[in-house]
Amino acid sequence: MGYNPRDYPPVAVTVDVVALTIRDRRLNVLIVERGVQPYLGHWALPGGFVRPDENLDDAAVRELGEETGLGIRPAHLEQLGSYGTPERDPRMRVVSIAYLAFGPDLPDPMAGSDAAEAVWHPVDDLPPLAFDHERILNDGIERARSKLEYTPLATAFLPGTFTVSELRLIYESVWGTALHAGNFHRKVLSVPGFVEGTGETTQTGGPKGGPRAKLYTAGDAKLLHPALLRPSREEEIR
Amino acid sequence: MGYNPRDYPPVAVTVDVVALTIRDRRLNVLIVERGVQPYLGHWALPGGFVRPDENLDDAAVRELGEETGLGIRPAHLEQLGSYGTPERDPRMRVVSIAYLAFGPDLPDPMAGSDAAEAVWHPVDDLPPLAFDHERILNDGIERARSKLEYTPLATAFLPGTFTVSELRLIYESVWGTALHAGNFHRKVLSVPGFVEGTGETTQTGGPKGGPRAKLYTAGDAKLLHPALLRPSREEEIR
DNA sequence: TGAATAGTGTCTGTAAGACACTATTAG
DNA sequence: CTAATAGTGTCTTACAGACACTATTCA
Repeated sequence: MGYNPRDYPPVAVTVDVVALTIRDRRLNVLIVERGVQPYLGHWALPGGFVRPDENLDDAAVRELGEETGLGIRPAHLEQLGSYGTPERDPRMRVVSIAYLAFGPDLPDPMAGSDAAEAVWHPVDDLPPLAFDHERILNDGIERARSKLEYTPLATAFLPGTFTVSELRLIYESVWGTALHAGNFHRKVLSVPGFVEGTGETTQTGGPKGGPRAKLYTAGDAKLLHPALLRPSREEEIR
Repeated sequence: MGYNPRDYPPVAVTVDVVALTIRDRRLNVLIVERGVQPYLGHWALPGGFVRPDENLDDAAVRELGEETGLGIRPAHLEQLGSYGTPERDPRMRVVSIAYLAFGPDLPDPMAGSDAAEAVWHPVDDLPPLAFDHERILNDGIERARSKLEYTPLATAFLPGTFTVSELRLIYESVWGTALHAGNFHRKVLSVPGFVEGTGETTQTGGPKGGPRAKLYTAGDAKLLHPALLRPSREEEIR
């Protein structure tokens, strides 16, 4: 019956970004210490208001750069979901579009505009987060775990060339499980388009010995077929 | 830099729903003929503005009911994604949260508040849709196809009890491919928690002959393990 | 030299798909 | 009766995981 949005209090739209990387074999997320109210001084996911005439994706990339002072261009960026519970922001009605980003390990970011500090932090040892950001982060981690199964996006956590062992460490860090090195090796090379050999090898063996490893780049596959499934999780099925 | 959203023109948040069902062995989507500007008289997905203090999920359910005059409670409802291109609505900046709904075949809906008419329509034979609703619909269909692979949600298209053949018809309709009846049968029964036998059978055989079929209800599995994968789509992998 | 790692060989159990076949029902 | 459908048996191939093993490099 002629519902007119201008008759109602305004709604704000924000983006929040779950930016993940692997550091020291652990899954890390980028968090910022808020420099403004509300939740001033609390840790939160980087994010902020979408500007007029700005695409949602662009806003996510902009906030990632602004709040961290880094020219971060994540190797992968995808939409995660929308979070719009009426009370999630004490200021006003805020609907947030969450994004999920993967990137290779980067130097520690500096604080940016609205953030007092920005750091990479292991996801299994986090301080409390502002708003509903813990829920968003959990959704992002679960999405990441699932994406590694059926897409080649694990390579987005790595530099341009990498070894199969480095790729395995990504899977082990994100899934939190140890994988059998030999079987993983054969499996990765058998999936068409997952990785492509460069003909090169590492210049040295591992720090504690071992032969030089062949170097690979990401292949052209968009999906892994057959998929690389996580070790069975009976409990999670029902 | 104290960006304040109140300094800028307002943003509106809407929900749009891709409601799918199977009719006569074809995948159908619920569309409405718009009774208001813009796109008056055009076909569109049901949807509308989110109200203050209303959850996004609740808004999706409400719009589904309001615009169709049906007390539709979809058997499954999930968030599909957000669509926020600045020019997608000529009136103002509108960010839409799209939802995906599955339900069993229902009688033809009546028109509701903002819609001149509401109908189920086969997805492969649609009139042009308003806004960016064709893109949203395509994303929804692809999501539905994928969901059938690794979740038991095909049962959401069926009434409380059903036969394995009816379940197979859901897969065939959504995927658009013929499946081998015998192998499908064995596969479905072998996945733990997918379906549960009731001990009953249909009262008659098929309209053109055949024995009575056993009746099943949806099981308690949340994920299919092992998954029921679509016949290989080599082209879609790269 | 010994320890660690890269990469391969082989075997087993499970699952997917092709195909054949029996049993039951409608017309 | 015939045609259609429900459901099962069986065979082949592919693949995941377990395990063993060789080769290469660092300390």
